[in-house]
Amino acid sequence: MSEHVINPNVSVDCVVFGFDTQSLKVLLIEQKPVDGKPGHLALPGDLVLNDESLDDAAARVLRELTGIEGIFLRQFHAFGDPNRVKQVEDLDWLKSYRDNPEARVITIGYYALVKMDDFAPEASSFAERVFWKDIHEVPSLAFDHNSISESALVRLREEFENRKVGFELLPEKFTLSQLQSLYEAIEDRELDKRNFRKKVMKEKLVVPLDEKQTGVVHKPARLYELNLEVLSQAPVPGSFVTMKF
Amino acid sequence: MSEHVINPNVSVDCVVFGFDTQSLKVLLIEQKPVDGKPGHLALPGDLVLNDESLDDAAARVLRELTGIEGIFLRQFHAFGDPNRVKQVEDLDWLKSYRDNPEARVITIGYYALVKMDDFAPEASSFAERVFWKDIHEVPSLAFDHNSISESALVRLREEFENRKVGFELLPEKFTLSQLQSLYEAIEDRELDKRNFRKKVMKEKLVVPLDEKQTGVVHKPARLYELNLEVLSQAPVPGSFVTMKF
DNA sequence: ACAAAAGTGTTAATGGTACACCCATGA
DNA sequence: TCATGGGTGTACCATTAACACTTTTGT
Repeated sequence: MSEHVINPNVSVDCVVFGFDTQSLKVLLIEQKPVDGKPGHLALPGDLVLNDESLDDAAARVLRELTGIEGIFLRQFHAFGDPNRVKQVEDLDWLKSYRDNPEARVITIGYYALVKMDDFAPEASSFAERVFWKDIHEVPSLAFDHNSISESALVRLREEFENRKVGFELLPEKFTLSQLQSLYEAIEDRELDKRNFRKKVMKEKLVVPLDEKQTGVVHKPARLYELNLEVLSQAPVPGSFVTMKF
Repeated sequence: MSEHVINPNVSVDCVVFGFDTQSLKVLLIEQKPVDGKPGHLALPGDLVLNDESLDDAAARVLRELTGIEGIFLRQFHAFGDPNRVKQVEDLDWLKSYRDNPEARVITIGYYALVKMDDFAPEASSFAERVFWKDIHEVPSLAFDHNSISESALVRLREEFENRKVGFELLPEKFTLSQLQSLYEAIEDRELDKRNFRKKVMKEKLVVPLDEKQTGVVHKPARLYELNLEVLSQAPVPGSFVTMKF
């Protein structure tokens, strides 16, 4: 029955989104040069080892290539086109870095959200360079990594709407404007300030603190912290699921 | 770098939900007996061949085991625990049917929704028997297939709420009560008849026909058909996303 | 005094929920 | 005539969306 099965390899690719209080960026690597030719840009990703789970593989690969660790990676889709690693532009790199450069590779996509300030990615392993790129300016990437990152963004937005992800991006104490910027960056639309605040308050999503911004050149904003009780609840119809602001 | 990679195999598993105008059922197989011992119950699934996409593999495997074809299978999650096929109860079967029974297998889960009446599943290949089982009464299954099917059901409900799936289940012409039963079966809750009808009409989700049921022992219901234009639109905030009936 | 962002309420329209009775048919 | 599911409307409440001016601080 399985005479055609020649053990496809499995990899993981990580789409790490970073938030810098204004916009969303995605973490890319530049592959090490091969035979003097500069490497391509790509998502951090590599093969899964035999004794590790997919989740563990994603965490390890991200750490090995970029130094980033301790973040929550969420699996979102498997990409298995038989030709996804068969493009000629990618062959040189595969020949240098893979035992079976011709082998089919099925990849499992993971995405994550982080505060950019909390991480100073450092390239290692086969990454020559690691850098953040605005999601509106993602260049051409190796393999099928452009479709993987687009697909991750779609999924991120869906899960953000259901409050399954996103609040990692806030500092411990934040202003309501910062919270609004988070929504606006991820959902890529503008929201009404008054309606936004009203809804956040009614939801009891945040707790006001007796503390204000300092050192700003305008009226200092009150600081808030997340109300973890409300956040940990599954989204309820009529609460954040329908939150349109 | 990859000395620990020994080519994990990749499979697909299909969670096919069937709707019989009342309840949701899931399609299971009984594996062929091995050494006279009866096979286990399982989801239809098998290894991916080297030259086929994951989607193609899911369609092929389902056809080979159950005869069902031409349905829309939707990928929902990859399951990659290194020990997911290492339970002793599953070993005999693996030894008989796999070239590398000890090999790690990563599986990609697919789910589908069908009208049960449209299909008469027939067991073949290593399936001894194929049958439908109510989702509230799923027995103990081989490997990690119980968690795969639970996970599929969660995902089915999410995607149904976003109108991404589900309308395949209706006959071409249907009554509003049938539509309501579909919602009630998938969402596993009761809906108010008047509110349901009001909302369906406002959404223009269905088009009334000049035709009625015949041969029923009560007032015959008007028949409707789907309004494909509305359905093909992405769900819009304020339309079906918030549809709670 | 100016620039810059913070903060604050009302109104109108829409949508959600709860609820009970008559109708048409076949047996 | 009975049993069965089909079919209909209203009232109350919650949510959404649109919209503009005053406040506080640092320079």
